[in-house]
Amino acid sequence: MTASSDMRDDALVPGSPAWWAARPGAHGTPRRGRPSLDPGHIVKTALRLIDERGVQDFSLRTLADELGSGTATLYRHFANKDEILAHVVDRVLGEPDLGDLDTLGTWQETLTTMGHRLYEVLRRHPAVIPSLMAQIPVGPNGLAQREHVLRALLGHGLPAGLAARAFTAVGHYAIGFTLQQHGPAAADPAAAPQLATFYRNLNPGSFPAITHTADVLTSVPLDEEFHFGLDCLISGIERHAPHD
Amino acid sequence: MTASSDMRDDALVPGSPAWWAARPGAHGTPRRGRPSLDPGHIVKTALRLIDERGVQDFSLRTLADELGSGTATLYRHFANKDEILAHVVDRVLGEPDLGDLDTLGTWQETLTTMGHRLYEVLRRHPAVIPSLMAQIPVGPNGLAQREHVLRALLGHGLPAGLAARAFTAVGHYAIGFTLQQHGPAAADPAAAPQLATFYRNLNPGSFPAITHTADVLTSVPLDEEFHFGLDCLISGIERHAPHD
DNA sequence: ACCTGAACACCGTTCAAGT
DNA sequence: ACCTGAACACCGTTCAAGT
Repeated sequence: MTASSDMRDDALVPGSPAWWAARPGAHGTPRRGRPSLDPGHIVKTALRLIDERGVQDFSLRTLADELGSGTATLYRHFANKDEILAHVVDRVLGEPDLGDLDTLGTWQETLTTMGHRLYEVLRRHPAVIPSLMAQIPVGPNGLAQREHVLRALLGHGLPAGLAARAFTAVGHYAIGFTLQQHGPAAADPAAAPQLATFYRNLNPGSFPAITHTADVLTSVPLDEEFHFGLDCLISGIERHAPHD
Repeated sequence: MTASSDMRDDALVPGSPAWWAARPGAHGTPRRGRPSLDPGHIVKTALRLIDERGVQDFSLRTLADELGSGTATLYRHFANKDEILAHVVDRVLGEPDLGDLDTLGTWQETLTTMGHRLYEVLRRHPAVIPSLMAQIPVGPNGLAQREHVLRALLGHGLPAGLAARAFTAVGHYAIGFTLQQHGPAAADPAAAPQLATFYRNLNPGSFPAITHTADVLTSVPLDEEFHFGLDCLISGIERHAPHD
């Protein structure tokens, strides 16, 4: 069965319409000899280049060069650059295995685990985050992730509306946190920890509150900071859940 | 006094180093006759073009055309395109007046009001959100906003660490929410409300949890949805605050 | 001294010409 | 039939030449 049978006929997919067509391994016999140009290999190479040089410096020209082909060849596998980026995003989202989420004891643990795994993956691929935010991830792995988490939450008795909102909230939190801490300012890789320093170096007369809070902030390790905020968020959801 | 006196001498500003130099109105006598090219006018026009046509279609060429000049002229006022975008972001952040935040009764109200005003502003300028996320907003208005909110929170006795994290969390939430609901998929302006429809049209056999929760989601108005999530978040912060 | 037309080195995308 | 070199219409940025 093809993956497209998972959707009702002509449903318009936000983002690219032919999401599933160019999925890795969908092509026929790979050419023998030099590394073949199946979509999976293209996407894998694209991710590596983005990780190494950043999205800003990622062009179809450099991708084609790395693959030993011309740019026109890429268009035989993907509709355009955005579609390639969308597949890169989906490949990243597929890295953590979320199939074990429903073995956890509580929906709180489910959300905590989802948050941590998402955080780990985004830390590994910070340069991909802007593409992640350019559209809602509706590729196969993005959908599978959403399905696994929602299924676990519903299984623990969380109301459907709350489950959906909790998933979104945790996702936003992890993305927003990672973006500001390891985000595309990572073009200058030393810039990330300097933000607190920048705040602390402002004029205390003009910005007393900013400078004061900056002093406290720098002493907390990033992982702990992420942990704390996630706990906060889940506590808040808990207060809106039934029988508490 | 110039705005730059608010910072200690050579502090490296994340993003562009000469943030304050090109602030609106800083230039001398505007040329008489046709609309002058002071930085404020350039930024205002850039924001209008981005609002009208989206960031994707915003180029220095179109901006220069709209201003009746050449692209090279823009480089006499700003270092590069990113600096122009950073100023556009700061202009947007300056739209809500946050000076009255310390008149509110509780820190919870402070955060709620901040969230709502940020949400309103982002809804008015959804095309600017990607630029907002490209770097931490450290322009004059971004700093003033942070200072006002933190001052109000500290004034209500919130610990400094919690205040800083709460500010960040609410900011992330508003940005993340607005992005997904009114974000750059707004290239297709009908796409935003279709996300829930997309989820609902998936195969219920393959995605039972997604389709089930999608049914619930569509009935809730967006403003209410935003409200609920914000309440959730603030409740969570409340549980980590002292004497509760 | 100040401004900017015209060029430079790219970019995503297309298609006619090759095999 | 399949592939792709070379072109097209852009882009951000620079600078020599104008005033």
